Amino acid sequence: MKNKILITSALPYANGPIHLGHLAGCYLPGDIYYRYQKLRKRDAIHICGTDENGIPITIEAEKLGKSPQELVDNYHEKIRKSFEAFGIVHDNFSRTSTPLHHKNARDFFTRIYEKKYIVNKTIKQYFCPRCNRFLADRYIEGTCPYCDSKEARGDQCESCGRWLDPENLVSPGCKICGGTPVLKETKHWYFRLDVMQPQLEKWLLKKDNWKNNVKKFCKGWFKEGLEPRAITRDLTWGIPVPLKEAKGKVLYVWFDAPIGYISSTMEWAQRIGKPDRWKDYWLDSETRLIHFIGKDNIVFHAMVWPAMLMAHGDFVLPSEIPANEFLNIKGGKFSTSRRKAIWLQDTLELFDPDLMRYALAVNLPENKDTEFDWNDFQSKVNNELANILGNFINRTVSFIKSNYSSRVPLCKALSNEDNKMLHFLDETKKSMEEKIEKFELKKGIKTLMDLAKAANRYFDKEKPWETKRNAPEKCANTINTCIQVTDALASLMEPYLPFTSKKILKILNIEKNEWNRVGIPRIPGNKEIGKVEILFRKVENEIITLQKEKIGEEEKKMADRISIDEFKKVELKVAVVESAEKIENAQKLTKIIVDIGGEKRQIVAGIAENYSPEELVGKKIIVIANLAPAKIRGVDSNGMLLAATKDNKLTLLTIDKDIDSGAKVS
RNA sequence: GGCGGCGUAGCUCAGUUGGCUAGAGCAGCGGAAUCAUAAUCCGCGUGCCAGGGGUUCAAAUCCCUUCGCCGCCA
Repeated sequence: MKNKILITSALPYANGPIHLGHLAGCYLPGDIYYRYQKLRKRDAIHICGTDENGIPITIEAEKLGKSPQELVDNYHEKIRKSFEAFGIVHDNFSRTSTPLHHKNARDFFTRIYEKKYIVNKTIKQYFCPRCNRFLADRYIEGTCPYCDSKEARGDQCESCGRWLDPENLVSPGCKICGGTPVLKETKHWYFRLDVMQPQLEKWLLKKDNWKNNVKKFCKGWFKEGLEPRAITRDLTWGIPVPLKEAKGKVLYVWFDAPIGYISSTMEWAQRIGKPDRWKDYWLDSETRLIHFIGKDNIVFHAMVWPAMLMAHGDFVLPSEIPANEFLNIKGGKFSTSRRKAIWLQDTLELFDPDLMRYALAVNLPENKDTEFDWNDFQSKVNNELANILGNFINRTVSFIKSNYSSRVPLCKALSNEDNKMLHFLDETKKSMEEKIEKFELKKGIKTLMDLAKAANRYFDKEKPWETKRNAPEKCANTINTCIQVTDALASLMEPYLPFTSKKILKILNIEKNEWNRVGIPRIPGNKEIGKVEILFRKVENEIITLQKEKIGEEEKKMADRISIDEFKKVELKVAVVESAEKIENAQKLTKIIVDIGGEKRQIVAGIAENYSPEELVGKKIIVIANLAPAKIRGVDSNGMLLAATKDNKLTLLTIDKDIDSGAKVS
């Protein structure tokens, strides 16, 4: 076993808060693994930070009317805090907007550029003149050339599922502003993945202990043959490409993000006052570099990133990539951008972190996607944590309190049954070690629960409430054994349930044990225990019902909300009414001719019951100038006027101070 | 469209170098017990292992195919 372990968790993207899917995917597994390694006294560090570059950040910021910097500052802080409250321990939690990281990313690029692993190419790409930016394929929308659906994206048609090239779209439009994009030449820099393929393949071949999902995925890529991959973007937000001829270009977010692992480690070293300490990990080929990620990141961590590291040459390569599948929400996927999620910060307001840590840990998507369901959460907390684990500990300490004046009874000689119990405890510890080392974390927590179940069985079988009366020595042995098991449970659960672990130690009135001594009874007879405390309160039905209702509400709000750009599509102008007449045979309709800054328009409006033609002439009103023309009762209408209505009242929108007709309203 | 994955008990999930009557937890039913958070303990499962076909003495597990869901892709 190599000594040094560098653990990373995928850098969370700073365009939204953390949700349960993120936690189950990598942050909780990373934390469990790290806590375990620390308990084993291994030289391990856990490194993370927010990923703050890239196009989606700029778009999300625009939507909210904020600058990208404000957006990432906000989410960086939120994410950091909620991780802390959830008990995710990082040695360093950095961000990819630090000067140190910018420098590292530039240096990394320069190094592999000089080693000729980067080439440039000029391509044609859609550019939106109105937004003044190049559009990624998925931000282009148009009519599908195959099925005529109007909602095809530049990369794929949502309707028929065909993959498209943006150039093939009929009447392409910018998804952000609705403008018409034009094809424009642009130059980009490409990382020669094709050159790296042979050594990458050779390296991956040796990783036969890796998870299947990772290996199979890479195999597929190799089969198709790797191609140079663009690592620059036309964007102002991000890390500028360190080349004179690359003005206005930044590094692709996926290029700089993993370098963030290195930057964050450097930052940690500086923070602890040993600025060279990061080298002990990154520059030592004996270090085990372990990346906890979700399956969406496999291609970058198992192929692009190792290839980058190989090209660079100085750093250690990943030794393990325990990639989880996805945790889905009942009835669909989590989505940060669409705000369909169960947010960590919300659950922290309602529940002790360990409740969620447990519910997620026993249902980690290690082999396949799994589902989170609030009813399931409730039953896991109530039936498993509270009834099995919590109750065993409670019945043990309560027994000591009421029968032995809160002093642990002396154990004289262990019976066969007692020894069996302690032996099972030993087995549990070994088994947990094996499972965690193999990244089978779900099995690890289940093994722990098996110990609690065995302990309950033992308690029932030994009947201390009876032996107390007719065989007091036996009773003392039983309870003494139970308290040793309780103590061991506290230590063994620490990677999974750190908060509860602490609570139990407090009840036992004892310091944390050394992992390698766990299993050896250490609570002395006659020791006074602390105040008895309920470890897990039951989760009530009401609160679960509320949580279930909450899912989807936020999503709906987001869907109904429009962006400023959508509003900008509506062209509102001031118009003056030049003439008006009632339309015959139509009770409500009036035909008016308006002047919009010199342009005459005929508009049909349903205002005849509220305004007479005479009243209307000369009024300055607000009209929608870019509404598609329509025929109403056979009369052409080219625009629409604005009026407020409630019940049967109707009043026209007009202007507060005089302004020329044709003036824009916004 | 190409590549890959998944589909096991009412629910959440284990289970593939092919091999004992296919498992666990929860829910459900019956019982025991009363130290304990009405907690615990014992007993109870005829599931077309998505459908179909094939290889094999033997398939949830390997191969082919259909359907459904998901991920990745200049």
